[in-house]
Amino acid sequence: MADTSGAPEPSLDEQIAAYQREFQDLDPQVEKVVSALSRLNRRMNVAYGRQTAELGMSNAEWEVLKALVLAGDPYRMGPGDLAKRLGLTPAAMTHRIDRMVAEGLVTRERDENNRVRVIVGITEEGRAKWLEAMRMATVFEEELLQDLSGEERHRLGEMLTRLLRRVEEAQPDAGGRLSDLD
Amino acid sequence: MADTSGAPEPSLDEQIAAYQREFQDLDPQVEKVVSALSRLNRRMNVAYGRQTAELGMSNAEWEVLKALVLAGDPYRMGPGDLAKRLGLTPAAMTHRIDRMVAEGLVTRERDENNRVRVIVGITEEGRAKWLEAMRMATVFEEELLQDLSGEERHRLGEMLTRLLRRVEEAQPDAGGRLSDLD
DNA sequence: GCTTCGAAGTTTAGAGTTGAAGTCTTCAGG
DNA sequence: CCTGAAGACTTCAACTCTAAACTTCGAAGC
Repeated sequence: MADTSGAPEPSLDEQIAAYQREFQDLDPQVEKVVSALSRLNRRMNVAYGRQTAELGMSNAEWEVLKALVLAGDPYRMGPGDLAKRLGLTPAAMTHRIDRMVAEGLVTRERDENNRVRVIVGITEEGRAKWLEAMRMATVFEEELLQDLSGEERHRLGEMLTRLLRRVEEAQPDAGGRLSDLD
Repeated sequence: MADTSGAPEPSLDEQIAAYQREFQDLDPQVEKVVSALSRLNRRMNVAYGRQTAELGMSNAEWEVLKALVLAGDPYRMGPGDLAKRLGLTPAAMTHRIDRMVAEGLVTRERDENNRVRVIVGITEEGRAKWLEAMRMATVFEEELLQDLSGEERHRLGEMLTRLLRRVEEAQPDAGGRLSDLD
């Protein structure tokens, strides 16, 4: 447990001032956007982590449930596809599924038609926990954005998707790893 | 045999449609902002990871160097403070410093005045690598924002800091964990 | 001075991940 | 059939992080 007491994180502006002090050719406006994005994301993950912990699971497990639900109708996927979707190795997926089967969140069976394949499905309990996590997440997200008008939300979403498009075409390979399935 | 390889990540809009299909009371505008933020951050970390790898280090090591440089003049900190700043446990910090000392990026010495304390400092090589990483990072960040006008950058930064302020007051405890020092 | 307490780091055990090697199944030739 | 190659997952060893126990030093009290 990281002891967060003391040594307060510098404010965004303090930090940007420090960057400018040590690295002259830095555009403070760019840095402000990038640093705010990074910090915001960190805080969001902390919030999600607390919520999933309340349901007795981890963010990692939540992401598997998300992938299965979002996959749609049969709500089943192979470990390999899940691994690609979450950006981790098949080995990690094997272990993660082991744990989740033990906890009753998902099922694992062999495909009858092709006995090499394995199929992971979501259980009733898994779906219920996903739903509850979604409820908590949307409450948090609405609070997060409460200071922005409808018009502002629209503009913010539009700008972010523009940035996303730009970086996605610069990184065509999905570049998995560091997951954080959204 | 549908070549399922790739299992391409669904586009943002596809994913939001999936969310709406499975969870009716969801505000698509909110979800768009949140998901774009999350994806953007993931892509940024991938980009930084490639750059630091080019310099023969990891993002984790880069973050230690950042903390030391941003700390200012003597460019030294104790492992405990570093750990707080990066949001990890003192134990993890001990190991990380071990590796970085072995790689010649930082130094570790005992404080003369108080022999319980340890002081971590940055080496010439460490500073040089930090500088080179900063150069690469700023090039990437400028490319990322190239589609936004100065006015748009300003508005984006302002909105993000507003969100950040909101979440920071909801999570007064710095909430370390999941570091990603910005 | 001696003892006790608190602070700062390190060590240890356990969870989760990666990359590489291994297993099992399917499919295409020969 | 039998063999070899490819695919899908699992197993194994090494690594990094967390939580908790431990060590050491410094500061008070008595």
